[in-house]
Amino acid sequence: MQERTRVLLAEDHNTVREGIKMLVNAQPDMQVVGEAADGQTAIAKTRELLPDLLVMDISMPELNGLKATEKLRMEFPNMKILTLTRHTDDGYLQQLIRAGVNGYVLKQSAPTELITAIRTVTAGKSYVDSELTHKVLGAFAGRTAGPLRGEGKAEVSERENEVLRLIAWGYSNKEIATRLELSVKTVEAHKSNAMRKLNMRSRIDIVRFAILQGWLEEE
Amino acid sequence: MQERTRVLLAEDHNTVREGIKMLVNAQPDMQVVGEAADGQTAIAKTRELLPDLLVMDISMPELNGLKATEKLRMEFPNMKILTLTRHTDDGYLQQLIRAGVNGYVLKQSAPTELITAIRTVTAGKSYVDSELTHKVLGAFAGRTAGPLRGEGKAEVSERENEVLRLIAWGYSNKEIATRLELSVKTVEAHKSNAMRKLNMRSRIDIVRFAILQGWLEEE
DNA sequence: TTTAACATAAGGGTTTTTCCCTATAATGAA
DNA sequence: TTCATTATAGGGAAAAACCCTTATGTTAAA
Repeated sequence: MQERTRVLLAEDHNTVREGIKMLVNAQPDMQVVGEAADGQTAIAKTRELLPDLLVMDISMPELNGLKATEKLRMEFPNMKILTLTRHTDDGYLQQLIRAGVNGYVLKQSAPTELITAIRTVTAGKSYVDSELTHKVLGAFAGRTAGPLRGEGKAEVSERENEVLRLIAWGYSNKEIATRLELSVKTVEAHKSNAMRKLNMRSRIDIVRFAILQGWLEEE
Repeated sequence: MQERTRVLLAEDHNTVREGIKMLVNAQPDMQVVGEAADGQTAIAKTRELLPDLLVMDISMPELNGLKATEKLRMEFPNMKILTLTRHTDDGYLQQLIRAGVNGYVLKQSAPTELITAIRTVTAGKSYVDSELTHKVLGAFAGRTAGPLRGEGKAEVSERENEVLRLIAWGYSNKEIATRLELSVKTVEAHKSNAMRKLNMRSRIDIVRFAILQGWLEEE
């Protein structure tokens, strides 16, 4: 008889968490062994419980899912990480894949989607929500020399990050230039370089990215 | 012997909440009788515990402090509400005062500030963090025919709200115009009217306002 | 050491935004 | 009915942002 897959559930929304827990525990081959309501707790519980798989919401207080993933991936290379999100943006997906998640499930998908994802990922494969597979395939088929997909080199520099953050906060290029003591032209350059790297097209993408990063919470 | 002031503490940050709890419980004339980590729970606990005073963080998951205040003010006109925040913006303050809070304390202030605030508010007076009193006085002394301070009539219309929200999300005027099927000129008009009403000067103000409104969380 | 990436900066040209007015039709309150 | 507000939209000028290209000194990697 096989062992049940031990699942740690990190999700800040209590009702959602309860729902997933019941769903998972209703399966014969998996069980929720721990819960966390924020990224920091997720890390602590992972160290304590060493689960087989972590189901994690991307947007959580304390430490968002992306950052938590980055930390955990280093420390626990064998643990599977499945991210839950509401965003269908491919920029997110790319970031998460780079950070080393094993799967990506949309909150708005059917509950069976998550269960399937857990089984797939446990079996050692990657899983992308069926709603998004076409995007992944599109990206694969499309640009053969696109900006991303190089070797994972599409990291934004610190300066670029700083500029993006300020843009998300609504500062104008001029204000950013003053604040960082740069010329407006330089700010523009950082901005467009960062946007190119992250495959962003407009300010909305920057705002969404910022939210994902947890930048727009408190100062 | 007087009764202790019964305090309900709503703050999503666990460490902060613990700190405040210890501080309050260390006072002879007050005690924490309940805690909540989000706005929804704050409302539920208020109904359950009927505290004398609610100390509430403005930015909380589920239901932000401003909205929670609006709900609670209707239901419990006698309960005192003290808001905790990190923002020194006077736009926030105005909104909260309109929503009916009794006091406004900055997180970055000394712990004694909060204790003083609790005592002041319990005594039936209003309290504004000493860091901000000059702003309040300034507003009082200044513009005698300013846009706000009318009779509380500075409400933004729904259309204006819609436009503000989209701006905070990073949409350009043009994109908003397309999306709402308006001319760019109309969008501009709504935007500037709303900004005038809310006393905003730049896009940063819009973003901060949006965060306060809880607009920029998920989708 | 050559190469690559980064931070910095600027020029030129196009598009967008912003600011300040004006204007009209609809609605609702005084 | 008059007055205020709202939603709508245009004109025109100035400012800001955007796009594309080029360039230099620095640092880190091959």
